Amino acid sequence: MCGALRASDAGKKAVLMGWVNRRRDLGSIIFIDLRDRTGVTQVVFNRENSAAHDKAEQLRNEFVIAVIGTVKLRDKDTVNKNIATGEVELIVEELRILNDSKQLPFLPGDTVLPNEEMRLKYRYIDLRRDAMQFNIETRHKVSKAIRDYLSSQGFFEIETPFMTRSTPEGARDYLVPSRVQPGSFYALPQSPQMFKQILMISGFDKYFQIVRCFRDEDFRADRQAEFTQIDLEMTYPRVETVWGVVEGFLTAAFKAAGVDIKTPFPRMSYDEAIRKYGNDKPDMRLPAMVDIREALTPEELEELTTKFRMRKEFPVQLIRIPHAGDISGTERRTIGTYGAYNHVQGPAFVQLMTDPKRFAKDYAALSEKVAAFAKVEADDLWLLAGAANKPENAAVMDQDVQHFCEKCGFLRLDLAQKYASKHKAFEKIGDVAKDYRFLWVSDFPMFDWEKEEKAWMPAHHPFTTLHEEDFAKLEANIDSARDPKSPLGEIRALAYDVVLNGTELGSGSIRIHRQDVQRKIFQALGMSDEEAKARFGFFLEALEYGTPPHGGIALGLDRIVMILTGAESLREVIPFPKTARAVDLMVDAPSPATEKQLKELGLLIKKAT
RNA sequence: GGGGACGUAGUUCAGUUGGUUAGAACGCUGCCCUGUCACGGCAGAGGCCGCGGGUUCGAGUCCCGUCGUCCCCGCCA
Repeated sequence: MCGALRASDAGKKAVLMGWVNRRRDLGSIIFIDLRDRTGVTQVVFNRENSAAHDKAEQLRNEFVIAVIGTVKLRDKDTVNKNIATGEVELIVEELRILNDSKQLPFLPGDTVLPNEEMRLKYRYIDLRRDAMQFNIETRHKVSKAIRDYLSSQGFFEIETPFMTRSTPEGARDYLVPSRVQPGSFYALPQSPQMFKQILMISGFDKYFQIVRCFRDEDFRADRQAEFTQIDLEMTYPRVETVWGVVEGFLTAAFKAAGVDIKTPFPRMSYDEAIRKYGNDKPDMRLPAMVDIREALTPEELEELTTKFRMRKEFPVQLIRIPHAGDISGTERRTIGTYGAYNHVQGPAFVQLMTDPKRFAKDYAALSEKVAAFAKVEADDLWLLAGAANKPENAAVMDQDVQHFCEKCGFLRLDLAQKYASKHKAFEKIGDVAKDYRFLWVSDFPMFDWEKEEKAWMPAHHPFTTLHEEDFAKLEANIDSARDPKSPLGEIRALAYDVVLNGTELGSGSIRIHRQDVQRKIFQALGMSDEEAKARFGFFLEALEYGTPPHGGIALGLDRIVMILTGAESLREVIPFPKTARAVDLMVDAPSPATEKQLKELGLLIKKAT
């Protein structure tokens, strides 16, 4: 292989096959960098071998060739330290051109990348690039390590159907029309949720699957129409049992990629995550926000909130960007301008104090106290965010503390992005403990209030169980599905997320295994028996036949590999990804169906007007 | 559904307050070159300035629309 030859191979005969990565034609001597998956070797055509040399003059970029020759140790001054095979070269005796190539839209060996549209259209060329080969290799190693680990722990990998029916995941389904039953559709699974629970009922007490899932929503850098999950489920687990399994296979997966992570991961409640980070998937590489109210006397708080027109019954969050250094006055004034950043949009119900220098001048004692309380360091950039005190604006006054914290959390992230080159928290430094900040977030709310539906909906999915001590609260408020003020919002689920560097890697829960509890949840959701039966009848029936307690989790394989390879988007770690509009630019999918296909399926296309 | 960025040789980009023949680098073609490794030198080919409309004496540049790509909000456990 092109990456295999070493100094110890000198003198041996060798056959290499690969692509012409680059040619350097010096007249009587021609150098070709020959490339395959394993690397690059320099092959040499001398004039002495005129047959091979003459043929080599025809070689162009990305021709596929075979060369037979002798491995030669390079002279000391011609060694190339940049490549693994740099100590040797192959002196060619015979050249065979296995295939030519017309001019390519871009070259795998190019130093500048073409834009993504081009890369996706000619994905087969893009995938030849070193970086993509590395990403796909890492992906293979990671999934193999996970398979091996889970198998060693007694898990069976079991396949579940792709052509199935809608599951209660909340996202839009991709539908597949049935030919034999016109008018009926299969749904592609958003996750194998109900099947894996059925497998628990079926006695396969430890299941996993590395499985494709499909969601028809809008896409982002970290969201694709089809993506791969490491899905698992087990019987009789406590929350910690599931966490242990996940920590185990992640350790194996990261080790396969050369990273030794430490377990157990830190833990945090959903409540704390929102309060301190304004986010349910906190990026622990950045400092938490600090509510500075408790550092102040009531008089000081009054003074501060009056001065900056903040509401004192809301947190006053100190947001700190480490080592941002001095920034200009203009920058300080525009720092909280809405729309200036990616995340923060909408009405300004966050009131900012963005000029700590001036604050220190006007209120020296107060400023010092606040900075000390939040452990601000000398070259940190910091600002205070409070809830805007504008009684004339009802929309602003209507917001709750959680919403306020989330806005602050967005601001925290936007600022961190803006000053990334200064604090360098997003750059990998080779210190595993700082490069990979894992976190378990638990005790998610059981129900979310959905404004559009004007009802409480499951925050996770309706098969998630709740904290035992919150059971009374559920029973007391079981008929308040349409009351936005209902204490249903306070009920905590036995649900958890695993988070890495601000990315949600996976989400899971302990499930409901008793039919009576399940019925109560549906009742609390305002769902009638008939409706529940129509949607999940088969599943509810299965629950009645001796269902063991069970729970599990699913993690995004693509996201894991993305973070491990340092990729900026999922598209870098998925061989054939789709664009933000869910188009595959290489095969040009989706595409219209033919009249014949539509007729067979009993479908009529309503023309867009 | 909404906000933002972008679209100019094969590719990556530059193109000034609207002004003559739209440039560079890499790639491509030909020639020269025996130690290069992002080889070098000389010569050359290559453009519906995304598409459609408008303003103007004149549009790559200004305006409107449209298509496409990317990032974000909403949405998505």
